[in-house]
Amino acid sequence: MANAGFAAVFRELADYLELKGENPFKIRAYRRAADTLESLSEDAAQLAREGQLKNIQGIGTAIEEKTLEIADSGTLKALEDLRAEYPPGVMDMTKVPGIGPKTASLIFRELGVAGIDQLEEAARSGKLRTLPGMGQKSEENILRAMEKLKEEDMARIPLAIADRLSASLIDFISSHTEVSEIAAAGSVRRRKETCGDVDIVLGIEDSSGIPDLIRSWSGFLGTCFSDEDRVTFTAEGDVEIDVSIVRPEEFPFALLATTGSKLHYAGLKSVARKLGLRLSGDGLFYETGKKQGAISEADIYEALGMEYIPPELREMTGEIDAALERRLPRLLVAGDILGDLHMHTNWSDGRESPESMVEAAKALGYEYIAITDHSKSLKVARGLSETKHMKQLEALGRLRDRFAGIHVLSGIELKILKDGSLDYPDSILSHFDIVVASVHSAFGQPEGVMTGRIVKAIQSGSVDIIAHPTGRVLGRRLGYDVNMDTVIQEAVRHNVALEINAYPERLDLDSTWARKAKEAGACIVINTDAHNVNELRFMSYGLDVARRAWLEQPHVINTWHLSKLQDWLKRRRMRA
DNA sequence: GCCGTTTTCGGCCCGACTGTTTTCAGTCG
Repeated sequence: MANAGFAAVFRELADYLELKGENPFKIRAYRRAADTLESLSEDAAQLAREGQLKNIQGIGTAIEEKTLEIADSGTLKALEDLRAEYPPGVMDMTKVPGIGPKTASLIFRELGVAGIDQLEEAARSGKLRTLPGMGQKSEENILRAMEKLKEEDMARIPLAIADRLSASLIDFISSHTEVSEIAAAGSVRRRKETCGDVDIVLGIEDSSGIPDLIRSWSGFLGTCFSDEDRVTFTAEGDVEIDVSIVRPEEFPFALLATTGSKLHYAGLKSVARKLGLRLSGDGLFYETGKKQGAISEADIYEALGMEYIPPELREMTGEIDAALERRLPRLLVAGDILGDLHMHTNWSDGRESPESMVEAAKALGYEYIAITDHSKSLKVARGLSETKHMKQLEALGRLRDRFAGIHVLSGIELKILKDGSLDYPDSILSHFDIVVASVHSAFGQPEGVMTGRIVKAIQSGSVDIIAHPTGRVLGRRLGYDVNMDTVIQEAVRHNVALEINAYPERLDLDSTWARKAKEAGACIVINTDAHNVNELRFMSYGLDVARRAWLEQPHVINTWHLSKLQDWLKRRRMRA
């Protein structure tokens, strides 16, 4: 089992122990261990066998033994017992904002309610208010929260998870059989922030062994459907995977069709029709029935008289006309990113020292980074006091002298307080090279209040970047109620950059808002919000969003060289 | 469950907010 698999088991165990009301520190220990295992470069099972795993910070004998048990049996007895005790629907109820583990388990114990639908029924029929500690108001809040959940499809899986599954399956298939070509398609390939399922296209001469091969993959749960040109099945985490099997010469056509989006593909078909051609999943045909060959997708776009359209743009939002007129944007690539302006260290809630973060960023080839630990009021993240922050400034100064080839900006992630005022006065903030501000409390404010609060921070003149502007967390929390059009407008007016937060559970701004922000003339920054050195690699997910948003190099301030970035920061300060 | 040690158990990241109570438990960040 891969390290991510062990991590998933310990996370699930922690979730169940929370339902049971176990010691919170034990629960935290499992979650910390899961994080550690996931970012471990060595094989956890091997280390456990050698008795070395427990030497890692945060992992002791108990977790080493459990890791061995998982490696040997594929599961954990303790977890299986808990799964038998609670139906799966109980955990689902904790997705509803306002319902935590205690309430979910109370509702299950007292009312036998185990699932979102039953929960809604219980709330509507006034049963919830009969429970101790719950009244009419709780019932109304729960119903309102469920309405909001329905607006957004919370069942969709974050891209990072879909990515891991599809990469793992592709690796498995291509290392166990002779394939001509294999690739992820669908929303994974379009790099959509969340995916409904995982699509894979496989080009192969002889497909007879494929269904059996897939059944032997470690992530396989059960088959839904299988014949010679398609296998549909569920994989770990209840994710549906759809493998299309085609002959090698059909591969580019099938890949194009399966990548979609549906609307984009329909648009391509209509372009083909105007040229007297017919485009389908197995080829491009002349009216005479004669087939036009293609060895790649690029050939097909060429045959249709247009530029190659990168998968990220295939959403039918103007890309076809732009490609016909050969005016597609030059999308960002990894090499365009010259720095990362939002990350944490062990001074607040990060795991590693500023030195380690700088070293890792240097290894990524960055020209500069900003260390941005939390300000004092964010106690849960061990926010720094003013005094401590001043000490960190001195430490960063010494660090700057020690590292050649990468510039360390002193920054801060500043909490925007409930009323829109800032956690520190300007007399303190003026000491920092860069100020990243964000909302971390009072998420339930009405739209007008929340918008005014963020706008006030933008207008303060002390803030350079608004981080994760909508506050959403994928699969867990919708964004707060905020008028983003107003925020964008004010950000443009005051020359404050809006962040694309690359953390896989955030991806905030999303691509739709990022594109609107760009079109309004806003500056954008792509940051990882990394809490350890591995998370600096999340930048690629931020790039995906930026590409989907049609962003180009001039729009994104961390593609600028240091001198230009510093000029921008200086000009902002002078105006304030 | 892990850690650190002042070697064998106590501390581990805290505080605001809400809705229910009538002094607090649960949720959230």
